[in-house]
Amino acid sequence: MDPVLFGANTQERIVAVHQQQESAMRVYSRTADSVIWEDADFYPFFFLTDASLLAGYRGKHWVKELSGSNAFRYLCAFPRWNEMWEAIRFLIDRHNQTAAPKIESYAELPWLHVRTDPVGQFLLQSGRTLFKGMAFEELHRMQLDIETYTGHGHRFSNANRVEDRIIVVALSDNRGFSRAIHGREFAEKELLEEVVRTIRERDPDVIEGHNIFNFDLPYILKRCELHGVDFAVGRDGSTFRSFETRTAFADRAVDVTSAEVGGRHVIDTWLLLQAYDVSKRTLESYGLKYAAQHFGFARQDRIYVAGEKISWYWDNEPDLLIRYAMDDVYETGKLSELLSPPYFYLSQMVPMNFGALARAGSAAKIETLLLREYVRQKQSVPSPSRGLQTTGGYTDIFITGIVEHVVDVDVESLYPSIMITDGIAPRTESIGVFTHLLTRLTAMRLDAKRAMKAEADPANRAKLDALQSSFKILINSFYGYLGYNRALFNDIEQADRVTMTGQAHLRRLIEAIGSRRGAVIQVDTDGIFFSPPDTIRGVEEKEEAFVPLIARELPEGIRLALNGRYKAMLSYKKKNYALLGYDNKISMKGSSLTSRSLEKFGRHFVAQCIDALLNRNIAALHSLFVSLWTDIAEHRLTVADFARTETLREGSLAYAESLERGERNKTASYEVALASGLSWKPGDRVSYYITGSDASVKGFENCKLAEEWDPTLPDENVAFYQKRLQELAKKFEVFFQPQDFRAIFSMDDLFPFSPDGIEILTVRLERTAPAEPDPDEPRIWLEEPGDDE
DNA sequence: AGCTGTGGCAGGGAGG
DNA sequence: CCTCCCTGCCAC
Repeated sequence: MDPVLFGANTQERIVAVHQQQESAMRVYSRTADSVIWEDADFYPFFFLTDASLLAGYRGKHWVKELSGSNAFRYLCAFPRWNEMWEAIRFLIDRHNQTAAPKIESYAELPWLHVRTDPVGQFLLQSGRTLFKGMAFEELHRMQLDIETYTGHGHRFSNANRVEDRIIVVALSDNRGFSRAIHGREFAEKELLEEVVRTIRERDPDVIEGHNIFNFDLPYILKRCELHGVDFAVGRDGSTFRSFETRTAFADRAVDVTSAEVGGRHVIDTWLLLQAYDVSKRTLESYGLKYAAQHFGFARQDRIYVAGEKISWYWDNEPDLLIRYAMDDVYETGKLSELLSPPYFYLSQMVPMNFGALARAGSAAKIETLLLREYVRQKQSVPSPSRGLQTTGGYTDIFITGIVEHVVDVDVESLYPSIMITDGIAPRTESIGVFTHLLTRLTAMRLDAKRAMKAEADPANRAKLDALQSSFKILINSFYGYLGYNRALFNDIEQADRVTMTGQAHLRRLIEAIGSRRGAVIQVDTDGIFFSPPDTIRGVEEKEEAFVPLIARELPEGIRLALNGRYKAMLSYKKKNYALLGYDNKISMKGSSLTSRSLEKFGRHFVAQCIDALLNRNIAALHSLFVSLWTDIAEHRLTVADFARTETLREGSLAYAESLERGERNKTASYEVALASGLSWKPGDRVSYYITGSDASVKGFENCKLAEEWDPTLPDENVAFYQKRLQELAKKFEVFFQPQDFRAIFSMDDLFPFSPDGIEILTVRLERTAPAEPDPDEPRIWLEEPGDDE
C-alpha cells in the first residue's frame, strides 16, 4: 500500500478518534470481538514562518526547523492542547496588541498556520487513517428519525420551537434491529432516556439520518436540555458537541449545525444527496421520500404523512405515524448504503474521520493528503497566494436548429489527464506529492474499474464501484484545488495552464472534425457534439471508427471517447440543447430549457414543444400554445402549475442590509417570505405567484405565497402569465421564418392553422474561429439557408 | 476551523 | 424602448 496515499500504520483498525476535552484525545481501536479505547500519544503543533515570533514564550514547547524554502519554515509542538492554545494566545497578544481592529481569529495571522481540529491534526501527524482494510458491510450503522408534535401545522421545522415535543424516535440498524420508541409508552423525558439506553446498548459505529444535523439532532438536544437529560450516547459516555459549519455545493452554500460524538460517526444523507447531485444534476428535490422513489427503494406499502398532518395522525392514527417513521429510517438506511460507501473508503486514505469526510469539501481532502506527507518528511509548507484565474473551459456553438444523427465525443478526464501528461503541479509543491498522488490515484482508479468489470459477485462489484468513485472524488478535485484562493498549495498560473491546454486540445479536435467534413454543433469544455460526414452518418460502426481517427490529433495520454449517439439534436444556445436518442427518449440540458425556477406550466410547455420539434410535429406546437393560453385565461391551471419556486440564498437580515446599501433590488421571492412573517434560513425555498391584472406589474409588489391561493377565488394575474407563455414561446423563434413563427404561436384563428409548408430552420452561425468555412464547399449539413442574424 | 473552478442564459428592476 | 447590473440556476 502506498503510504503517501494511505498513511502509515497500515494494520491498525481505528474506528474513531475523539477529542474529549480541550486537552484530551481518545482513540477507539477495534479488536476482533469488541471495541476498546486507548489514550493517544502525540503532540499538537502549528506552523510558523519565523521561530523568533515565539521568543520569550515561557511554556514548554519544541521548535523544529523544516527543510525547503516555503513560507512556513518552523513547526512548533506542545505537550498538551492547553499549552498550544496558550501559545497562540501569546502570539496574538504580543504581535497584534496595537493592531486596530484587534485580531480576533488566528486564521487572520499570515505567519501562523494551525489546523485547530484536534482529531484532524492527530490523524495528520500520526499518519493513521480509519477503518483500515474494512469493508463497508462490516460497519455497524444505525438510522434515526424523530417525529414531533406541534398541535397545529408548521411550515419550517425549527429546533428552537421548544413548545413542540418529540413523540416518536424511530431507530433501526443494519443488523436487523428496529424499534420505535414513542409517546404512548413513555413521557418525553423517559422516552429520551430510553433512546440513550438503546443506542448505547446497540453500540453502532455510525448514526445516520436524513437532515439529522439541521433537524433531528438539534431538536433532540434541545428537548434533552429542557428535561435535564444527558444525551450521552458517545462510546465513552460523552454527549454531542455541536458547531456551525458551512458546506459549499457547487454554487450554493448550506449552513449546517454539525455534531460529533465520541467513538461514533454521524452521517447526514441529506448532505450526501446534495453532493451526489452536484455532478449528476438529476434530482428535483433533496427530500427523503423523493430520493427513495428516484433510486427505486421505496416500499410498495410505504406510509406517507404530510408534515402538517403529523399531529393529527398522532391523535387519531398513531400506529400509522409510527409506521411512517419506521419507513423513514428504512429509506435512510438504503440511501446511506447507496451514497456513503465512497466516503467510507476515502476515510481509509484521507486523514480525516468518516463523519468529517462526508461533510468536507474536496479541496480540504486534497490538502490534508499533501500536508500529511509534508509533516512526515519534515518539509516547510507554503502559504496561499492570491490571484484570479483568467481562463476556463472553451464553450462555443456553431449550429442552431435541429440536426439529425449526432455524435457526442468527450475527452476522458480532461483536466486530470493534462495535469498528468504535462506534469502540472503547484510550483510551491517542492517534494512532488501532488503529481505522485494524482498519478497513483488515477492508476488505482483504472485498476478498480477494470476489476469491477471483471467481477461477477454483485457485492464485490458494489465495493469496487465505491472504491473507484472515492478515487474519482479526489482526482476531480486536483484542478479546482490549484485555483482555490485559500489553498496552501494553490497556484493560479498553473490552473490557467491546465484550462488553456484544454482549450487548445478542443480546438484541435474541432479542426479535425471539420477537415473530415463533419459539422461541429456545440462544444463545452471537454465534449463535442457534431454531425459526422454524410458518408458515415447514422451508421454505428462507422461513427465509432471515426472517433479514433480524430483522436489522432491529441497528444499521448489524452484519450477521446464516444459518449453517445443520437437520432437528433436540438441545438438552442451554448450549454442549452436537447437530445433525441435512438430509443426515442428525450433529454434536455441548460438553464433556459430546464430550470427548476421555471413555472411548472412553463417547464411542461417547453418540454412538449421540444418533443414536437424533434419529431417535426408543427401542428402540435400550435395546439399546445392555444390550449395553454385558454387554460390560463379560464383559470384552469392551479397554483402548483403557475407558482414559481425559488431558493432564498440570503437570510432575512442579509437581504435587508443588501437592500439598504442599494446593492440589490427588491425581489418577489424575498418580499413574499418577509410578508408571510415566516423566518427562513439561506437555502430554504419559497413558492409564490403573481397577482394583479396588468401584465407589466412589478413582481415584488404583486406576489403572494402559493399556499395563499384560493381555487374558489383565483386571483393569479392572467395577463402576466399569458405574457410569460409568449416569452417562453419566443425561445423557439430562431427555429422558424418570422411569419411561420407568428402563425404557430398565436391565438389568431381567423383561418384554421395549417402546418403545411412550415420548415424548421437549421442555421450555421457566423464564425471567425477556429475554422473558416470554405465558401466553395457544399454545406451538407444545411437544411434551410435561414436568416443568420 | 471547516467553503474546488469558469462560462453562459434568463429574468427582474432601475434608470436613461 | 434600451442597457446595465444583480441574482438564480445550470453545464462541465
